[in-house]
Amino acid sequence: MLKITRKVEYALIALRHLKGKKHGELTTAKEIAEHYAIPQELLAKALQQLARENVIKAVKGPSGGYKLDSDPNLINMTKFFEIMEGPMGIMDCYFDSGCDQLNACNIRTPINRINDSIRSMFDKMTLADITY
Amino acid sequence: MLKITRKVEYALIALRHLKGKKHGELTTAKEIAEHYAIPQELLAKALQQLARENVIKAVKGPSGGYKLDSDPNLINMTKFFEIMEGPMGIMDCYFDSGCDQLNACNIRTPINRINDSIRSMFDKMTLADITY
DNA sequence: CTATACCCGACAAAATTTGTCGTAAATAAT
DNA sequence: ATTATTTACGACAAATTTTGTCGGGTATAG
Repeated sequence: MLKITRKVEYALIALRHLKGKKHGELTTAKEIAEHYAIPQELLAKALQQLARENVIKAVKGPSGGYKLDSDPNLINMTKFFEIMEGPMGIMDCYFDSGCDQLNACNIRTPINRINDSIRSMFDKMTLADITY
Repeated sequence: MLKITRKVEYALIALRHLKGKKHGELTTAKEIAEHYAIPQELLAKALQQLARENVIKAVKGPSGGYKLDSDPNLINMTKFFEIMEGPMGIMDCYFDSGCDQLNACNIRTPINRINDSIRSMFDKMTLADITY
């Protein structure tokens, strides 16, 4: 219930770690995984997703690694969560239309209001706030 | 990710339904389940939890059923969610102490800030707002 | 060339959620 | 009293989602 997943958790840990490095310095997935004792492969996937969306920059080869690519002030949490996990809503009907409620659903409107509240809260919160 | 469960969904549907009834009128779990085409047994469990916590009142026997017991204005969403699912936090470490991060976790503080934001948002929102 | 590091899809294991079943207890009506 | 109806509740099974692993690939520094 209203939990974030490990992948998101690992992504946050990694971003926070990268933010502590000198500007431009590269850090490997291995280093982060070992430092925080988290599964390297799973962390790697989180990092790959972030790299695909240009939140971080990946450099291949020996002495390669990751570094921040975007200004964390410019990425809000809604965007971050959606990069990591796709559309964010407390119920799928916020996005899907495939709801087979024959009798009209009596909670769609209130559900949408909760969703909007959560989204607007995360819209105002940036990665910089979270990884200060 | 940040999803509510079916049980919570069913509870909301039921509460919204009960709110539409005349003051004191009883409604059976069966009636609600059939009306919205949801599994009766699962709905029943949600209703039982709400009854245990005196959000609704259960009356046994033929011509029994459920009715509202508390003023929905007095029950905020944090309480409601916690009745239905236990402690609410986007990560377990908000409550558990059993986190085996040897190296100090670098995101506990920001995670707690997100939690507090979500909680304070739900503290201000009542069941009445949701089932208007 | 080789070792290192990112990339990525497919799969397996584990955990959680969702749904079902059997049984019990209360009570209204006959 | 008996029966029918309704809530109460634990145990279990099925389905889904999350979490973790594996086996390959590509790029590149030395």
